Amino acid sequence: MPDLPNLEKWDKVVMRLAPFPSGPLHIGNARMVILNDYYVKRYNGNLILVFDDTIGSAEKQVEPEAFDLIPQGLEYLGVEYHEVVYKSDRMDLFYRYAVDLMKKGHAYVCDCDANVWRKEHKIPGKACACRSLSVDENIARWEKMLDGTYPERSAAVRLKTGMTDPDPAMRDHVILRISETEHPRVGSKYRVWPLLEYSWGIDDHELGVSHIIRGKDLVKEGKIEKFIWDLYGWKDPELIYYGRLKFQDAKLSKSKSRQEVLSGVYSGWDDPRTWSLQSLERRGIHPDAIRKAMLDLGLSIVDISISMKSIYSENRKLRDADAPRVFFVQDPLWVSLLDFPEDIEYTEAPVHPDFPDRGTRRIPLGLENHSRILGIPTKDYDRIKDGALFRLKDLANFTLDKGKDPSIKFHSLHVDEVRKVGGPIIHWVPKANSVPVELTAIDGSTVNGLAEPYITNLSQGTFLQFERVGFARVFDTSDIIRVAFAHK
RNA sequence: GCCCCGAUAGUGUAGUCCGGCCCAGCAUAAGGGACUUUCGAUUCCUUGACCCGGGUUCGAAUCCCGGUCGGGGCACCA
Repeated sequence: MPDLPNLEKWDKVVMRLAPFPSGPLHIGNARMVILNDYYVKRYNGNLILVFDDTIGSAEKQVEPEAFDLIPQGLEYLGVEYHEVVYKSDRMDLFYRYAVDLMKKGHAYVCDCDANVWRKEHKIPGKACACRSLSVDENIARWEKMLDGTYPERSAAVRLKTGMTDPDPAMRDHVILRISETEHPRVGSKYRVWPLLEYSWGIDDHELGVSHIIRGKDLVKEGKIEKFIWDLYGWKDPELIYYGRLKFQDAKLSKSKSRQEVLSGVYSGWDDPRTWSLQSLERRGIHPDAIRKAMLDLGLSIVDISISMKSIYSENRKLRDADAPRVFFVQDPLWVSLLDFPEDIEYTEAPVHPDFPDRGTRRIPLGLENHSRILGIPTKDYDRIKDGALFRLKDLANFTLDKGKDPSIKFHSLHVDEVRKVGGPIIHWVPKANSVPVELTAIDGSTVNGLAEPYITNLSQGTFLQFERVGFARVFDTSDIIRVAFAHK
């Protein structure tokens, strides 16, 4: 990663995380979070968590749970912040500066209709009458905004960024407006709320922020902030933008997630479909896998589209060595074991093939009505030809009989026999003693299956590998064992 | 319509500021081999890129101009 610009200008690197609390942080927010945390740690700086909980809009609403869900996600990612600030606690500050700006003639209260203003003033670049109001008239109007004389949308404070700016986006932007929506933290204490670019123009200075790393969707906001800093002659923080990050294999929608969680369609904020940090934690994604993948993207301002595979690949590197192996059969097809030596009542399979010292898992063959019945994956049953030789991994070699009562006939013990003919080696579970397991897939669906008895030795939180199926994490053992699929 | 930004293999990224060490490095993906009682890990090999056109220069991925394509902004959202 490159150095941060103009370090010599600042005594200390101070950065901030500014999530809008509408839900938990998800994988799409991870970049912003990790980039900021990375640089703060690199320069031994300060990181401020600022809940950007201004009133929002009908589409963007503050979700009270987010005040807990966000720190939870940060803790998981190993992000260290040194201070927590709520925008909604700083309204007096924003009001004070608003009045100051009006007194200095830099802002005015505009009572034009928003649509009219856009068509007749912004687009042609012509000032409205409100722009030339006296200071006293502006203050009088401001009081009317505060005391409720003006209904919602009938007046707003505009900053005089200039009506002739070639960029229409920069023409006298609104910086404060009226909203009577009740706020989850401060209720109806305030009816005038600042907009992002204004509140940050003030706060990045007030909080002593030295470097701002944010998505490039905020460059216009950055320009307005800079306008404010220049107005006051403040030292301007360094603005760094990165491009939009899309995941080819994950559809991210906070508003949809919120809706589905609240209505109960999703199992909760940790449902895999939310792609929340919580959901990734539940699946056993190591935070450093996310961190590594995000840092690998660098700071480019170009929009990029990556695959979750890069995170999964990092996760495998981080966790494969610790993941015990377990047999799990999702859709067992039961077969009788024929001609198998009766004195062999169980088999031993390595807990981890690369680390023999970790011992073995004992898989009893068990008896069901005096016979031995084993479950194999239906997919493998379909694939293996009638009469073909194959191997049950860590047990023995068999030939398959696809009669009306399917059975497998013992052939030989040693793996070489099946190797010679290139027969498949598949996993299996005994009918007796196996344990029901509910597996949550990435698409949120749950599938039921059976795992070998060894799984009961694994505590909640264990990251394991279902052989030939994929990696998963045990997230609940309270009733039935429940496991969340991580990746192949 | 107006404004801003960007363009290196399938996907990302390094290099671009201060032109030669880049016939372009790395990761991931894909394909193949070895190893392994997993479709995991490990290991070896292969595939594959400087948007286009001009210019400057002994020399350009790097500098300049034009074009093309892509993204974003123009909200009383964040």
